[in-house]
Amino acid sequence: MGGRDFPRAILRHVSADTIQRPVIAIVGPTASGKSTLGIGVALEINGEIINCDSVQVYQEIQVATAKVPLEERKGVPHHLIDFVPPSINYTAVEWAREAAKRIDEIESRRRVPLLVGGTGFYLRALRNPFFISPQTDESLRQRLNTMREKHGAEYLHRVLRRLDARAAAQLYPRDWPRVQRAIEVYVQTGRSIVDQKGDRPEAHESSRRLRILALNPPRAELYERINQRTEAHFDAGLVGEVQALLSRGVPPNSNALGAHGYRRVVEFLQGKRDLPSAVEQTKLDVRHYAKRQLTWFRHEAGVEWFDGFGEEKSVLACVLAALAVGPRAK
RNA sequence: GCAGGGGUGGUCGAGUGGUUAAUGGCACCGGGCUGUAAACCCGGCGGGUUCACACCCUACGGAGGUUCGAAUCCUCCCCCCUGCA
Repeated sequence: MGGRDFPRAILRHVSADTIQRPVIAIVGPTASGKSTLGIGVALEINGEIINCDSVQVYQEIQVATAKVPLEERKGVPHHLIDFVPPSINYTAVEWAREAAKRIDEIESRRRVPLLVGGTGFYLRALRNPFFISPQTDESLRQRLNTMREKHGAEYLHRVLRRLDARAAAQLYPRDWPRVQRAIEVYVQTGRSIVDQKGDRPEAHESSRRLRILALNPPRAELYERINQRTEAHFDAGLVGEVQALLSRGVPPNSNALGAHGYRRVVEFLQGKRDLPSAVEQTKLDVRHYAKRQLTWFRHEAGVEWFDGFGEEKSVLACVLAALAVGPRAK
């Protein structure tokens, strides 16, 4: 139950380096207090934080992102946060590349890198790099998006079946992001994605020294917190912020405006739903997301779990104790 | 008080005598995830026993009744909504 499924603390394959020069990752569901815990840990161990959240990378969007304001960072440097224009669609691979660089820089200053954020996919891109593939072809992607909007997801799957039947066979027809990706890979490289997936490049050296610490707060309390935080975002002027972003020309279908909170407000402003339903749907979106994050990290290898919220003093204490002793993960 | 409509599983809502533990949506739970990942998709979902085929129990406001058989028909009772008073 709840992810603490490592009864035996089997210490194996743990190098001395992992204990002496760890790269720490603090993960967990949204609203579990990762940022606070991250700052707390950083202060204790001379750390710097690298954001590992796919939405906090964007500039300009603010109220619903849960970015820690500068004045609350207690002097701990934060990297890879607030640095991508909201109309750009940033990717996991780009993040992983940048993160690796920052890790090196931070360590060269004799400080400890602390990856903080809930995007498991980003972390995986760092630990198990994806096969090398060309940069996204935005015009191709745009064309595929248009096709899907016109004819539906299944239509794209049929297109893929003609191009690359093996890839199509492995994907659900409605799973359009992966179907699109498979088409893009085939068109851009002339080879099936299934033949390339195994070609994973060597991971950055530091990922062997990774300590992944995950927060596991009580589910009901987490959900309650999410609901309240969502209300707070709306009270803090979320709608106005979205209006401003749209009028500034940020595309309504950009990644940034697809983030929780933003997406539903865009729909509201487009007249597709009323305000109360935007609020309720956002709460739901975020709760579902939190649950998926839990699922993700539960199945990620080598995760060390901590029950409770990151703001709790006792949790910080447990984390610091664990860092002093060494990994207890399998 | 009279007339009409209605009370279904956590919720909304189908079903109007028989493969009905009861279509479907939502919630909730679980899972997947190789350059969009705060995206996208898949599965489970009354309870109990079983590895499993299977079996048992409890369910459609309440109590009776009709019937081989009822959520569905009849009677009485309770509650809700609308119209008239």
